[in-house]
Amino acid sequence: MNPKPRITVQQWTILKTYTKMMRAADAVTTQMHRHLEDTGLTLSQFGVLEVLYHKGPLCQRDIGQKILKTSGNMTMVIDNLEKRDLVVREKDPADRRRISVKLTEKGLDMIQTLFPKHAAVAAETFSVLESNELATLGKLLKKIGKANASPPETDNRRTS
Amino acid sequence: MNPKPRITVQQWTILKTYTKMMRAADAVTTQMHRHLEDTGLTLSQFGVLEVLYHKGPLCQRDIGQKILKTSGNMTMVIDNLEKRDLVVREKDPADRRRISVKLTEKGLDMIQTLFPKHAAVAAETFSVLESNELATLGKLLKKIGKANASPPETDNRRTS
DNA sequence: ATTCATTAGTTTAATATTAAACTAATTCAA
DNA sequence: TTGAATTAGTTTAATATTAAACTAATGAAT
Repeated sequence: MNPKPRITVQQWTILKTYTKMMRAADAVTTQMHRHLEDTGLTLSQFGVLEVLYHKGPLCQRDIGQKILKTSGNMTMVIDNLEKRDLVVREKDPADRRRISVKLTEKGLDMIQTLFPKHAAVAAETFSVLESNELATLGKLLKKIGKANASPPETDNRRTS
Repeated sequence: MNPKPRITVQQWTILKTYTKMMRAADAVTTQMHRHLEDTGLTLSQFGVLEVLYHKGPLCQRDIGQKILKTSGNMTMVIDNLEKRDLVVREKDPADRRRISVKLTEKGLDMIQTLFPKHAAVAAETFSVLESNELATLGKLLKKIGKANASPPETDNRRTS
């Protein structure tokens, strides 16, 4: 069955594009996760290790913003990483609301081993694209992502 | 901090593109889900209604393939839709392993109301792109998605 | 016909995810 | 200072999600 009444051809095209985006994201995510299977890390857990590796110690809020997860979720993901001794939490003495999370030696070892593999898998995943196509895709994804990014600080002031 | 040793510039570019894809998918998904909030439907639930609306009755396996979810998950999502009388399950007499799922009148009403809204929201979400950009994005997403699609039938034969 | 593999769906157990309510620390304004 | 608002993180409750084990029906090869 094809275009239904009530929506325009343009809207229909956009819905198809949306579907393509979801399928591409799903397929790519599956590929990228595959090499993590024998490590017992979830993608979220890997994402935390990766961001700490590249950015150094961060508080949970900042990590959550990077890997696109809620604060409640961060508590659990970091709990699980801490159980495996891959990260440690340290109270930030300058602001005691904050908890700085950093890689342990074990965590650093692990991400150092895993990251080059991850990069290689990513390269394979995108290898179907020519380098100019890759650049174009990146540009368009950034444009659409930026246009729809949730505002960094929601305005929580009361209206009354 | 920027490119780490051990990976190539090309790999780094690809990892950045991967990140852009995840951020775009996340931002777009959030936008697209917003108009569903007051319906109490999850995106998965909406996806089921949408595919049944466009394709007619389908068995759970086929629905799961469309909305990219596992069979176990389909059981729960369709359970929840059935509780709200939006779909019904009917045993397929021709193949009694299969369960055909179809929209109830209530479900049809709902998706007919929601779908044009959904299409309008999608159009807004992508409105930052010119129509040629949209076409290019669609083409590239399809290419990368197709190259990494999980094979329709995994070979499950024993190796012994 | 019998057996073996496959397929559709369910169940189970573990984890992830979110929204919302909550605690504690900080900031800011008067 | 005091107190209101904000911020970081946790907890709770509900649901989603997955992988894996399972049940039942079908198909296919002898």
